[in-house]
Amino acid sequence: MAQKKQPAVLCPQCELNDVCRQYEKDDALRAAGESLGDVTPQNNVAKGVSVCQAENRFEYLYAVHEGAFKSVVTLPGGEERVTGFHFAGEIIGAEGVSTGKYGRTVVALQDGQVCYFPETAFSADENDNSKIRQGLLMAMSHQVKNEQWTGLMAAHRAEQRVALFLFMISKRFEFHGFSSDEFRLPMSRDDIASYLGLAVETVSRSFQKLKGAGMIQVSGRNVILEDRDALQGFS
Amino acid sequence: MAQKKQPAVLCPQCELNDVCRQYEKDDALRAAGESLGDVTPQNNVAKGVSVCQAENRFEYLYAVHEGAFKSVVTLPGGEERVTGFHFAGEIIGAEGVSTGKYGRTVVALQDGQVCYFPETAFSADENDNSKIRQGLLMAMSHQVKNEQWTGLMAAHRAEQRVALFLFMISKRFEFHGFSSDEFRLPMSRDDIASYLGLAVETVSRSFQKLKGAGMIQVSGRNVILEDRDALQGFS
DNA sequence: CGCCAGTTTGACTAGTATCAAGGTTAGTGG
DNA sequence: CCACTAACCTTGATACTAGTCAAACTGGCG
Repeated sequence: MAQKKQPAVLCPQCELNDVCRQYEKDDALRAAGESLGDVTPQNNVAKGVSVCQAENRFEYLYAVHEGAFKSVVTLPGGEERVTGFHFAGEIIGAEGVSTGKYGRTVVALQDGQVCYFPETAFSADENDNSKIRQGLLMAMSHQVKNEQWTGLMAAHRAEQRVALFLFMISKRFEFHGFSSDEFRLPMSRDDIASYLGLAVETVSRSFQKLKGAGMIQVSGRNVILEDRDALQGFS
Repeated sequence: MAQKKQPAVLCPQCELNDVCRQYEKDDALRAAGESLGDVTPQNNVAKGVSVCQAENRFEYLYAVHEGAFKSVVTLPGGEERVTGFHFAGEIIGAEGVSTGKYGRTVVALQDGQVCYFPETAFSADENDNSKIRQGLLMAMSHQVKNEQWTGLMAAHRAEQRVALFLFMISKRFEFHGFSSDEFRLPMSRDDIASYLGLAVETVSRSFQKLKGAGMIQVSGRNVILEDRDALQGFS
């Protein structure tokens, strides 16, 4: 797997860090052989492998420690569509908290690591998990905000959607402390097309147009944003 | 205001009911003159009035007790777009929990009532609010699920978007115990068009086509779903 | 070096926005 | 209660955007 990875979130930056006993463990508690109980070991996930499957019983909420993931739903007609991406520091499976089952299948776009929180850690009859819930609330609120972008896609033209997409990616990378104006996209043009509700060809053409307009540089999956604010203003 | 209202959620059905002291108050505590402390009075909101404004400091999270609301964002270009709808039993302002400010302006589509939860009720340094957080987690997880529909809109044709929209509305009404196959839409065609990213004319034509196909009956804002599953399968 | 998945480019067609006008409904005031 | 007005909704004709089909190209990997 020679593909370059997305960088990992440092645990201190993770919204869930004070919930995550992995973090404590690494620091001080490792020697004590403390029972990890119900929280957050880290797990490797190889490229193409799924973290959770739509319709399966909700057992764990996940947080991305390293790598990038896509959520996929299968429409009634059998067609698959990408509904979102999850980067380091973000959560996976949020919809399961209320429904009791996963609503989307989440697949690794590259080798990565996830931390996980068993459903029992925030079930109704627990008392001593105030901190966990606080962290989850924050992360979930963030997801609500991220998904808000997605909803706006329908209202834009192809070129604008791609611009908005790049802007969103950039903002999220920036939030988690990664480079915001020069990065390698972890997903294929097909994934982007599916996510934006466009044909692959249209995505490709849009990239070229933005390039021609001097807003970005593109070479395959490598992207440099020449003028991020122009991208936004354009949308 | 002669317009017929959307029905109200009964408090026992509300996801936030065990968080809501209003409910207790109505039941047993009213006589005791119990301090309501930091939670959930109900407030009337007249048609066209906003509950919260984008960019303002996040002070309260709201729950819809009665009525229907729309969220609106103003794009960089100055254009306004509808990003979502909120019905009885659903929450308003979720994105503020993490960002500290509202991300959208939320406006009443008709006279209604909201319950509200001050920011302090679930801030990090409180201990005794486990139940509140539990209720909020549930409600927020629901919102994540609802917004997932929105993201799928971009991937569909006009007619399919409208079908999916009606299906989504129906599902949400059903979840909160209202009639799921016959209802009056609280929002205008303009709102629907903005939300779906279509021209008003296209929305109108789509309604007529679905009608012609025998999937629905429409008369202005009154809708009867003849075959809800067909609507979904169609999408 | 050559294969293969992923990406780009081109030509043509289908679907949707736009422009324009007519019709309907809800809310207002007499 | 009815007439009036403004907002809302529907319908029609045309222009343009994006989807589809087809094919060539590129880069990573055996």
